[in-house]
This record gives sequence, structure tokens and C-alpha cells, in this order.
Amino acid sequence: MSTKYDPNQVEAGRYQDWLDADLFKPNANPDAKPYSIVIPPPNVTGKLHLGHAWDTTLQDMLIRQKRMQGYDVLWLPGMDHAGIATQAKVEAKLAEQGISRYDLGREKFIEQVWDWKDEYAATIHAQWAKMGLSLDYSRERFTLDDGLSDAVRKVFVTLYNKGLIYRGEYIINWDPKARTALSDIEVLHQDDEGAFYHVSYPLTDGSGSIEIATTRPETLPGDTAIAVHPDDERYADLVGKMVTLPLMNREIPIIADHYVDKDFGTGALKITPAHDPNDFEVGNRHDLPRINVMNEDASMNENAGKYNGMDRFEARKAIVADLKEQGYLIKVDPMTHSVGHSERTGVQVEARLSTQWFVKMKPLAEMALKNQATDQKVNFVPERFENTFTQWMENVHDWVISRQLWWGHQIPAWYHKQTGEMYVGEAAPKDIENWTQDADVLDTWFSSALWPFSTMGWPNTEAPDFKRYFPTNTLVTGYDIIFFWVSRMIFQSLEFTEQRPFEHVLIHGLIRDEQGRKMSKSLGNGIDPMEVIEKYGADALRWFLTSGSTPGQDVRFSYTKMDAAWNFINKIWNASRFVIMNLEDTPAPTKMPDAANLDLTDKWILSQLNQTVADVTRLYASFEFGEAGRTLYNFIWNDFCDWYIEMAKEVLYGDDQAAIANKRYNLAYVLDQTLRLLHPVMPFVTEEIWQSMPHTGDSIVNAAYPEVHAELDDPEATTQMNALIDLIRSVRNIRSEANAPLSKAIDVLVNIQAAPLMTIFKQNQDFIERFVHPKSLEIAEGLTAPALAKTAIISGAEVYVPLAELLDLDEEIARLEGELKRLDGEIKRAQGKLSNKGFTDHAPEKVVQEERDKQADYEQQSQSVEKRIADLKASR
RNA sequence: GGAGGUUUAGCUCAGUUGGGAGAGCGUCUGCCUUACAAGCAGAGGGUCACAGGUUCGAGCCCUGUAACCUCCA
Repeated sequence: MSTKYDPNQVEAGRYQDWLDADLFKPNANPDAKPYSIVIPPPNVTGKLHLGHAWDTTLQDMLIRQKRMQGYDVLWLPGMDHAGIATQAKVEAKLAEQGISRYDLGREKFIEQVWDWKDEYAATIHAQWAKMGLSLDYSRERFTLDDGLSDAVRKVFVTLYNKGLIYRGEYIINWDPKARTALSDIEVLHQDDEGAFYHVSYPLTDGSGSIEIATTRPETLPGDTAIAVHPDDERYADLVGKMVTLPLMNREIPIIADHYVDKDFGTGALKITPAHDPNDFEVGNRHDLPRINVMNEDASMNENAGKYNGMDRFEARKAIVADLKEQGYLIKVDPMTHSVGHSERTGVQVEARLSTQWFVKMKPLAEMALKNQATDQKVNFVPERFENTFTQWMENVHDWVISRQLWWGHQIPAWYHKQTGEMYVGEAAPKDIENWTQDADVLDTWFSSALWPFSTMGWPNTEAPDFKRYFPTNTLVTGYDIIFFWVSRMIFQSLEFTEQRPFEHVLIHGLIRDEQGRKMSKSLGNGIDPMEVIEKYGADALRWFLTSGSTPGQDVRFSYTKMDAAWNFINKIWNASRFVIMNLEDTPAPTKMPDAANLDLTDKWILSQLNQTVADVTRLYASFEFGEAGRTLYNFIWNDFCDWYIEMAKEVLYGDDQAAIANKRYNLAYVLDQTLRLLHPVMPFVTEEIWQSMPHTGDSIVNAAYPEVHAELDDPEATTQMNALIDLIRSVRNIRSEANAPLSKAIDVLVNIQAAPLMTIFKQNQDFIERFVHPKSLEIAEGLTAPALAKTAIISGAEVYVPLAELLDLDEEIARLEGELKRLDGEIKRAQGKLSNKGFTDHAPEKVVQEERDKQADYEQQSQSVEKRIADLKASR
């Protein structure tokens, strides 16, 4: 083993070894409890980013731990066709060659998209391998697979027949670049600089005019009314009159509707039913005509008169200019307002009147909400995200599921060429030559919503995987797709399988850059996880992502944190290297060490290890990986490395052969257990080390996870060890203060006050000498303090180090007086508590007793310090 | 307008049944001690945003305020 941890050397080839050994498949043990996770299928649009790395590492940790614990584990991989995103990417690529999808035609274009998909799927596979994810590739699925497409058609047709899917002409969000409908949640609102245009509309009877305010003058050609509030006295006598639409010379009525806000703008509103969802509703109430003035690409159409053919933004300028020229424009107030943009293409979304397919959400949402009141609810972690889910469900609108794209599941509806009759079915009509299939495809999320069960073989409810692994146990995803995905999986699963899709949803946050900004392409602050792995190793990245995070909170990436992660693994590497170098022919540590072969430090480390196993197991069960990580870190670095290994050297370098053999075995045992605890989070390095030490079994991947053994808990050993550590620290402290390095010989006197310490210190004198390097060490009761000596008061003993030539008497007195002040403060605090009857009456007996013990201890120490100060003053 | 999050050491953050404030990094001091100098040993550093309340006891529970962030309308 090299002196430094080299992740590239450790990780090379290891993943392939695991695959070759078939370690990531379910264990086929019918008696084992199943545990399953489906991966959130990444889009085949590009490479995986750090967010994916975080998401999948959390899943891999759960899966690897459960696998080691003997569960029959399935982690099912797959990818998403990501309709609009993928199509947009391929169109952009074609555009570089000056080709549009219309040039190619639907069939040829889709061939190109499949090529793209194959290329990116290969990239994603390579990335999964780099990260060490223990996925069962034999079950990998793609959302456009035959099986999953069957599921999509089955769901569509069933919902249609139940009246939960309908088709109709409504106003929807329209992406003029991708030329498709979007659902509400695919629209992102952002504040843009715009203007409030005040325009005067003349009354037809010549009796004056009415002033309206609008942010969208380009839709003026589509106006079919002016609306005011029915209670607005300013306009009361105008209601029912007609105005002449400027520039268009068309007469439209003034109507009264409660939708209008009297206090906003001028209190008079132009109504454009074909270009605004609220105006659409107003139009319905008043039976207004709907005049669509734009084409699919948001250029103006023939209904816009002379503006026909202009882009919407050009048209705005032209219309405003004309209004101004003809005297209709009163003023322009700049304002920032919220404007919808397409999540995928980024362009301004248009409200567009068109015929689309919808899912009727109310019954499905009610069912999903009702289920949350049962013991079959989906448990959100952290819990607060359940509110995010329920509030959205309570206010959900019908879901536009048709998309005017080519890449996706084509809608299973056909229209008769002659009669226009519509047919909806899982299979195409028999006389297909007489029918035309609906050209649109379904929203990608329509198929992802079925993912947990469609991947398991549904609609075949007898499929073995569906029967054994559905519902799944845990879904891991970010809070940003609770609406898009989690919610929809829940209602579709309840509707079609009558079961929740997963028992738990673990929600994590986003990865931000060092300054806390969201990583984005436009900022160019994105970090490629593969580059991080190249430099630090997958294990270090995994450690950073999971131990450095809190459930539901965002996390900042930083190379400083990656350095710390690498340092920790290097520490593990070197501790392991030390143990392995000293093992000689020690057998594999398959059994717990024999109680007869344990010295104090062995008992102590086994007790600490046992506590660590208990804590980590409990913390994993509640998804608290950050806390689990810190527990492991402290055990390994502070307990195992700083104390246990250092103390083990005293035995290993001695000449008691039996003791050496025991120590070797105990070291191997603790290391082996520790590696197993670490394996779910750092699979590569633990496998590498484990293979280098005595072991039974082929791989740590399916080695047994450590279990809690109550008999290893040893409070007495812990107390004794703490006393020993206390003593050693006090002498080190004195050395440090007196600038006396280890090379300088010092005498150490330990004056025992609490009898049990005598035995402990005497029995472990070798350890003390090893750590303290004294010229002489005297441990006794009733020792007289030397006149010129540094003093440390510990619980139950006084420690003197005569250092006549190094001792600054005044400084030492001052230091001890500071110490005295601290101790007296503590005594006061304890006394205050104990003299409070409320405390002694109400607090648990254990807490009160602890406080009494502390008080007694501090009082003892205080007396010692006081006496010592008096002695030093006397010798001054 | 509604909902949620954050506010703790110089920086980044933990702190889950309320019982003496923690880590990593950084800072200061001393060490090449045969696993690790990317290490070891020691030290310093915080009215836990603010104001009230509940309680014997509050970083933690309740109410309000402020600043910043996110989502929804």
C-alpha cells in the first residue's frame, strides 16, 4: 500500500469487477425482506451534474446498507426520453447545419433523436459507473420502451373512458419557440422590465373616450371588449356603450365584470379572450368572440391587419408608434411585472387558444389527499415537504398533457378521415387506412408518473417484480420536482395500483456554488462531477455530498470541503495501512474478540465501536446521513486513530507474544467492522482495503453489516479510559505551556486523591509513559508538591511537573487563578441549580445526581487549585 | 398576497424527544514521535438575529419583529 491514498489507483477496474461478479442483482433469497428503489430517470439530454451525483449517492448508500443487512435489494436504473428538452437539443444541433425538423419529416427526425439518445445513454452509463452506483442493469428501463409505452396507453385510455381525460379548446401556455403547449408548472415567472401603456379608446357615439391601461399593446387587434367593475361609479354610465378599437376600426362593447380591479391601472381593462387566461374567462361569461391574432411562432397573423407577419415584439413597437401618432397613446409608465417564460426554451410564453388534451385533476387530487390521512400515506422526509405536496394538490388545475412535439408517446386517439369521428384505444383501429392518429405526443411527465410500477412490469399485475418489489420503499429526489413528478406518481399509482408508489420520499436540496449561487449554464459556474472524481475520487465526492448535508437543505460545493473529504479518506487509508502492516499471519476477524483477551483499551474501543454501530444504524434509518457521517468521523479519527492505534503500538512493539497476537486480532476486528460501516458511503476504498487484509467472502459489497452487541458496552472501561486520557492531556498541556517539547525530559508526579485512579494509572503506566515521555513517573497518594512545579488539577488527582528553570512563578499563579475562577463559576452554577427547589423537584433524578457529582468534583478541584496557589505564593 | 426556509465561532455548517454550545476549514504556539507533515500535540475564538412568553431550566417550544432566500398566486 502506498503512503498516500490514490483514488485513481483504488477505483480503477473495481466497478467492472463488481459487475462481473453480479453483485448488484437481488439476492434471490425468498426469505429475505425485499427493499426496492427506482432511480429518478435522468433525461437523455446531456451529462449528469452534481445534483444527480448527490441524489444517486443517497440512494446507493441506502441500497448498499440494506444489501449488507441481508435484504433482497433491487435498485432499478433507467432514463427518461424528456420530450421537449431532448427534441430542443436535437433541433438545435440540426439548426447548426441549417436543417429544421420539418425538412426531415417526423420519421427521419425521430431517427436522429434515437441516435442522440444512444449517445447520451452511453455517457450516463459511464458516469454511473464512475460514481460506483450498485444498480441492477439487467432491469434497466427507458420511458419509450415497449413495456412502458403499453403502460402509458393503458393509463391514457382508462382515464379517458372514466372521463378523467378530455379534449377541448382552452387557453393554455404556449411555447412559441418549441411550438408546443406547456403545463402550468413548466412556466417560470420572472420579473421583467416592461411598461404600462395608457390608451384612449373613443366612444362610438362621439361622446368621449375611455382610458385603459395594458402591458400588452400588441394584443390590441384581438380585443373584443372593454371591462370595468360593476361598482365603479366612474364608468357606471358607460357600461353598455360601444367603443371603436383604435387602429382596427372595429366596434367593441364596454362590459361590467367583477374580475376587474378598480384600483389597478385606470380601472378599465381591454379584454382579449384569445390571448389571456383571465380575459378568456371574462369572454366566456359575456359571450365575447375570441380573436386569435398570432401564429404558432408568435408572429402576428391575418387577424392583426397591417401587423400581419410581424414578430410579437416588433408588433408591439409598431402598434405603440401608431397609437402615439394617431393620438390614442396617453402615457407610458415603466413597470416591472411578472412574465412567464418557458422552463425549457426560455422564451416568453404566450397564452394561446388551442385544442388540447387534459387530465381532470380534482378527483385524482382528492384521492391522493385522502390517502395521506391513512397509514398507507407517503412519508415525506423532512416532514414539512408534505405541506408542499398537499397545498399544491388542493389548488391544482387540470393538467395539459398534449404536446405539439414529435419525440414522445403519440396520443392513442385516431380521427376518421371521412366522418371526423374520434376513436381512443390501446390498439389502432383495424381499418387504419381510414384513420389519422392524433399528431401530438404526451407530456413526458405523463410517462414518468408511472415509473415506479411501469418499470416493474405493470400493467401485468402478475409480473414477478411488480409482485415482489412494488410498492417501492424509498424515493430520493430534490424538492424542485415535488410537483412535476412526486405528486403525479402518487396519484397515478393510487389510481392504477391502489397502492402508494413508495413508503418514504427523501427530499434533498440543490447544490450551489461556493458563493451560494445556483449552478447554471448562463453563469458558467457548473461543476462537472467527473472532474471532481478525477481529482479526488468518487469516494471523497460521495463523502462530501452525504456527510456534509442536512435533509432538505441546499449545500454549497467547495474544493475546501473536497480537500477535507480527501484528508479523511487518506486518514482511513493510512490507519488501515498501519494495521495491515502489523497483522503478520493474523486470521480473518470473523468472530468477536474473546473477552479474556482484552486490555482496557480493547474494551474501550469495542464499546465505542458498538456505540458507533448503534448510532449509525439509527441515523441511517431516519435518513440522517450528515450526523451518521460525523459519528463515523469522530470514531475513526479521534477514538481509533488518535488513541487506540497509538496505544496499540505499546503492545505491538513489546515482547509479549500472546498480547501481540491478541492486539493484532483486535485491530483487525475493529478495522473490519469500521470498513463495513463505511462501505455504503465509500464503496471503492473500503473494498480495496478489505481485499488487502485477512477476510472471508469475495467482496465487502455483500459482507454482513455490523450489528449492535449489548455485551460490548462497557461503561467502566469508558470511565477508566477517560481518566487516562485526562491525565495524559494534562501533562501534554503542561509541556505545551512550558515550551517543553517531547525531547525534553521532565519528571511527572501524580498525587492520587480518588482511590480507584491508583489502580487504573498503575495498571496502565506503560501507556502513560509512552504518551508523556517522562524522565520519571511517580504515582502515589499523599505526595507533597514540589515548590517550583507546574500543576494540573484533574478529576481525582493532582499532577505536578517540576520545571524550576522553565517556570515563571507569576505566570503560573495567574494561570491557576484563572483556573480557580473558572471552577468557582462552575460551582456557583451547580449550586444555583441544586438550591432551586423547582429543579430538584422537577428535573429527572439522573440529571439532579449528575449535577451533584459535578459540584462535588469541582469543589475538590477548586480546593486543590487554591492550596496550590497558596503554596506557590509562599515560595515566591 | 399565501406558504416555506435561513439567521449559531473569522468562513462553511451541524446541533430530532428542552438538562452545562459542536465540527471542518482558517488563526496562534510547539513538534520530521518508524500509518499519515494533506500529519501530531496544545491554544484562542460564540449575550446561538432581536423582543417578549411558557418552563425549575430554552439554540431547541409559543408569539411578534427584522434581514436574506425559495416556491406558489
